[in-house]
Amino acid sequence: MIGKVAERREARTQQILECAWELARTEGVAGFSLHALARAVGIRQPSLYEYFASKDALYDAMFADGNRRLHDRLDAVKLPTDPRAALKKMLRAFVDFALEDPARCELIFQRHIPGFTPSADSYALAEQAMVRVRVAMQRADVTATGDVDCLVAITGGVIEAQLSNEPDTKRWTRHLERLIDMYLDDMHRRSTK
Amino acid sequence: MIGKVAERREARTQQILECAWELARTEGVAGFSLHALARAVGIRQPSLYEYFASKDALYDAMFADGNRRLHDRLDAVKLPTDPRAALKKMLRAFVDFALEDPARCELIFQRHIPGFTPSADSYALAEQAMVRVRVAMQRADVTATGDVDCLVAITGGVIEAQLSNEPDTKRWTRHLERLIDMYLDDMHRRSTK
DNA sequence: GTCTATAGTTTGATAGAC
DNA sequence: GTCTATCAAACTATAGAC
Repeated sequence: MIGKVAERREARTQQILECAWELARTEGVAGFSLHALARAVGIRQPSLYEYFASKDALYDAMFADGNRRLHDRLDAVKLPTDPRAALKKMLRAFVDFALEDPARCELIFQRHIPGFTPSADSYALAEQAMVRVRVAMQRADVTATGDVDCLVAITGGVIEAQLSNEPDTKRWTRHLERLIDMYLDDMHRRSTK
Repeated sequence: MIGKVAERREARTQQILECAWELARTEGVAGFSLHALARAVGIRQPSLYEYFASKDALYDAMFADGNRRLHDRLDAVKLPTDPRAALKKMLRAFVDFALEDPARCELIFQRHIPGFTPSADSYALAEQAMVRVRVAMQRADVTATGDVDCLVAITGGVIEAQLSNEPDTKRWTRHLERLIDMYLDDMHRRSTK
């Protein structure tokens, strides 16, 4: 029975995080206030400090939460044996995750919230999440920095264009697999020449 | 002599704009205050209201200023007669302009300042600036929406990756011309097949 | 056109009763 | 653990003297 208290505390913490994400979606990551957050949770603003020591601590928890979700998502991807197909599926999962929640994207990828810098622990989570992508690239013979960088740019470019123009369509994302194929083909063409 | 007053007023306005850009660079576009801006200009904060009716009006002036500069820059590009080379030069100019000032980039491209939306006039300037890019694409036979979109994504991806990782190197931008060539080659390969 | 003074909010954070 | 009450600071914007 000793876990009952900790359990409720954990539930409350999660509830606050969920409300924070929701507010971030509507008011912007840097735009929501702790007063509004407390109101959404159904408690008073000072009570938040029972769970988070500061607004930065809350941002850090959100950053960690987002990256944990990214990790879980990428981890759950069933990869085909063909390395190229596997890479495409991995990057597709990444794009889907990013487009799912622009606010989350802003916090964990673009990350230009006024004074916020993720803690070392949270940052480690972010790097851990990206390991899956790196491995998928390696298996598809994408090892040179320049090639990794280009695929990163292409994937990021598709996400950014989609997000900042027509978040609800597939106008840009539909090109993802073709662009990856195109790059990989070109890469091999160069290596065998 | 009737222009003397207006002249000084214009100079002051420009000075404020320049200081605003400088502050945006150091403190973030959404991060600087009108007090800090006034201090940088060498006047008191309420005096700013002689030149801009509100902070949003200031943002709008910055937005217009940035796009006017983009227009001038793209307009000044001496284009080679070869359409493909011309397109590459145009997109290179665009990337250079974007990387020159991340704060400007944030305001006029990414544009997620809390409550700011550019006025119709300023937005028209933004569209006008992009006409040069569109024309260069058309001349290089990039007319299909999907192809335009892909080049936009690639260019934007290069900029974004460079900006959010190593703003001072050429790690990503050095691939720009090759990526464009790769896409155009693939485009033609598809059309003749 | 610039100033002083200040209104009027909003914000993140703390003190202390219960 | 939640509350009321409040602080201290920052901000945008306005009023009115000069």
